Amino acid sequence: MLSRREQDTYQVVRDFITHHSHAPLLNEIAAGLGIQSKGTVHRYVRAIARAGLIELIPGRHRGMRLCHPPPAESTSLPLLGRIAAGQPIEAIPDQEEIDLSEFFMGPNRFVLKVQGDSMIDAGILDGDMVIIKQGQRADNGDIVVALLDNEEATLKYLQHNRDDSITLRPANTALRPITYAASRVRIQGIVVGQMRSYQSVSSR
Amino acid sequence: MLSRREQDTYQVVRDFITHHSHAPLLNEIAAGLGIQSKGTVHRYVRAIARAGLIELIPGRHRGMRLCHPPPAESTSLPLLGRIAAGQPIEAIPDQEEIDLSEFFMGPNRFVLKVQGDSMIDAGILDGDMVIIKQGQRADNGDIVVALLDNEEATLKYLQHNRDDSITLRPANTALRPITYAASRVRIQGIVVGQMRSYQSVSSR
DNA sequence: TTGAAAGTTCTCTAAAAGTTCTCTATTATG
DNA sequence: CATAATAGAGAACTTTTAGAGAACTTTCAA
Repeated sequence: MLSRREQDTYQVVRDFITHHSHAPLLNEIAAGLGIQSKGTVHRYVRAIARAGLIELIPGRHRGMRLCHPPPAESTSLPLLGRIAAGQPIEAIPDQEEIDLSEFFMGPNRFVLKVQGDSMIDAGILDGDMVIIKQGQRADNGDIVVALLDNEEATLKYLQHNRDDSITLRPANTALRPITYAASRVRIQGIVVGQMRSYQSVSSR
Repeated sequence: MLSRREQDTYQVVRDFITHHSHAPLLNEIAAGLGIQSKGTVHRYVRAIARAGLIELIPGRHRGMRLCHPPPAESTSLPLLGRIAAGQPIEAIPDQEEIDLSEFFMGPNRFVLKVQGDSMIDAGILDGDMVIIKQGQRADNGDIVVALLDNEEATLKYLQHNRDDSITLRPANTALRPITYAASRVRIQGIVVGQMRSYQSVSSR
């Protein structure tokens, strides 16, 4: 556990290395911390080394290396802006970040891999992953996982009709909506997210 | 068994750690509890430690650790199976898990929010997020972020032609592919992922 | 080779934080 | 009503943290 100034020191060292691509002198660290004593800096540096964050090469000038710590599995990416055909990328101020777990995670969720093109016009293609939130409650227009006669599962737009029947509507002009008695349909969950990877296995 | 104020103290400590990612000083706990005496706080803290909820490092400033740290925000969801219209969900054996960060994360990536329907037939709709891997290299058929004349940015299928020109092909039958001299087109990155959230603001 | 600059090891100081007390209320509880 | 448990204040003390700087050794480049 590093003290406040030790953490400051670690930050200064890292900043320095990223900017200069070599390690700082003790005096340079001291300047970065706004203090005078290189003896004090040396004490901090040794504490950081003991914590395993850097490696020291004793005696040498600039004798330290970063021990790349566990690459803290981050889950957010910068949201750079909006892209619309025919316009420059509209930058979003304040360097927004988008967090994948916030985007998709939640209780009682699971993922299904989609096979087939029945929802293609809703932008859900063969091979896509859909994130499902478990639950029976769904509103008209939600995309749901519906179980028919406790046998067939299907991914469709949901529509409750006035006569208590249920229409499952595919998003594919080649397929037709079908209406069922409510008793035959069990909603297993609603689609809360969708994702697709374009990374081919070959190209890493 | 903790008394009321001891439980309060535990809560204050946990809140502090989640917000600051380091432990509080006794005085900071006291402020959180609305009391003055750090001696009293110390008594509470020791009681919490005796109950096994925190670990104390005697003497040290901020010398305490949670024994049951909050389960680090997981980023994986169970992949239950494949869903194809008209068939039962095909269960995947071995309870596979899909990790969002593995799916999307990587170096030099960023996110853009798509505006417009130019890639609608590729399942990329207005409002979707696309994950871009920065880089000039792209193969035919990749979806790329292309900068035209250093001005317009656009999301299109890429096609290198034999005569060294470049065709950018939208995925929308209402739009036509356009061919440019290679010098006018700069590839800024290729689409490696796409995601969409169906969670309306209202229904959480 | 040599000397300035850099690293290392100390000791010292002061402020801040942790630790241990005692004292005083207040509130349950048998 | 006596007693114990809870809650808080605060004094006194110890230890850690933060920094300065001297003295010494080593590195490194001219």
